[in-house]
Amino acid sequence: MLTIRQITNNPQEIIDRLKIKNFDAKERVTQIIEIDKEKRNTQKELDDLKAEQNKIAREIGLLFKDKKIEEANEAKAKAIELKAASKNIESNFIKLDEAMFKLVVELPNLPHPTVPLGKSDADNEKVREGGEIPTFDFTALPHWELAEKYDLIDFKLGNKITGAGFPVYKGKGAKLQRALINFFLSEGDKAGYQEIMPPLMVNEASAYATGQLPDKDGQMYHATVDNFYLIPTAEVPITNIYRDVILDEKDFPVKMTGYTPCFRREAGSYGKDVKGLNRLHQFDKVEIVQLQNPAKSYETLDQMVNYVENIIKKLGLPYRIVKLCGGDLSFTSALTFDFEVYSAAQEQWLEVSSVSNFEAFQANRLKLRFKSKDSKKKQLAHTLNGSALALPRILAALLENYQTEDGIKIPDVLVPFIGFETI
RNA sequence: GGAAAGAUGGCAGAGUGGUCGAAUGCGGCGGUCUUGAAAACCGUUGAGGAUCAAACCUCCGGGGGUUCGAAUCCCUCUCUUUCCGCCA
Repeated sequence: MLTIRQITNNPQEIIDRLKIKNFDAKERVTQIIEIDKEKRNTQKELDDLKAEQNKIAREIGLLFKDKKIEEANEAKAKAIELKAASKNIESNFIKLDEAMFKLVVELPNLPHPTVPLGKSDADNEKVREGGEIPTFDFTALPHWELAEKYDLIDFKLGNKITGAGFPVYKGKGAKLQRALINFFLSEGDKAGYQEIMPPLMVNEASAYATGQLPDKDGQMYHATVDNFYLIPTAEVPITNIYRDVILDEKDFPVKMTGYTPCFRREAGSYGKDVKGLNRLHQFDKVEIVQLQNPAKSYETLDQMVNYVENIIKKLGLPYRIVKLCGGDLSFTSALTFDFEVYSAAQEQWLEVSSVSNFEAFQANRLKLRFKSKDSKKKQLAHTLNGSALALPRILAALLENYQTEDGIKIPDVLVPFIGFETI
């Protein structure tokens, strides 16, 4: 959520920058400025009235002590009058406040100045690529056929137990999942990220604080009896550790990582994108999260991009990194780098990681602040996160790229975690 | 699931209707003393809003109510602890 001050201080800049996200903010910003003015006036009026009431209440106390009952009763009458007046103003104030929140909460984050113009993923800017796309002298199979051939993943069984998008990993398939999780977590550990094992369900306040609500309502599984949401990413519970927290400047950077299953309803998805492991309702992911001083957050974003790149390199997968254009950038993000790996039998690039700087957008809702020695005022921190990495598409690419006619080779770096060399 | 007790500032812990935004202790910060440190002593130390600044307003788990006035009384929700029941 943008701060009101951000908007009122520089309305034209907000409008211009949101255009890059293909968001027309003009009307909304104008309304916000108007309501803000009205709200301030109302608040002043209300505060003054309350001050008077407080004063009278104090006087009444003293009058009673002095046994001046008559005078006290007169004052009481006046206080009742004032109270009625302030009730009206207060209800008006609440209305304004609610209207304001509604307007502000639906404004996306401002894109970073370096975000390229564009409407869709076709306009994303390639940053760099690496690895080599394998060639086969036999007919390469897509991962869903490999999964069946070697009995690694049973999609049909998942359909039976739960429904589409809930695959069952079996035998070496399950072991491969476990090895990948361990590998990712141990990389995080080496890079100084504290490992977190968070709850897989969150309450409404948490879902709001990281911006899933109200924007992505309907995309999360909702346990209505207790009003809990199944997490769509570990970002939600891990970032919420720092909801309503005031850090000290010297605590930065806070680095956390965590493995969790992720649950997404993916309402509206269809077609070839959902084939096999490409899009699931439940999948595993290791997430990295950092909280940083605003002055250093873009430096940190670069570090996180390098970190993810390094993991993909270790797995020997062909990859490319793209900087998302304005139109492809998420609601909450200021700057995002996506990682895609090439899945050699599908002949398709698959998105496996998204590394973003949210600047103060999440922190504002989280009320995550820090105090610094140069300023008395508490400032909002910056939050960043990235997948490092999401498993299913990595698994798809590994199976497809490492296949031979006799089996599937395990990448060297995973062998210590899995205990065998081929499938 | 049933019963009881409780939720107060970074922590501990007073406060049961009237200068209480809140005693006290610990911790933090600044200072005196010291070569330095410790101890001792002095001062300072919650968050948000409004303002050039102040006066001022809001916040004692969340929400609602009673009252001229609520941390204090009532209702409700959430959470914690203990006991019982159930159970990996």
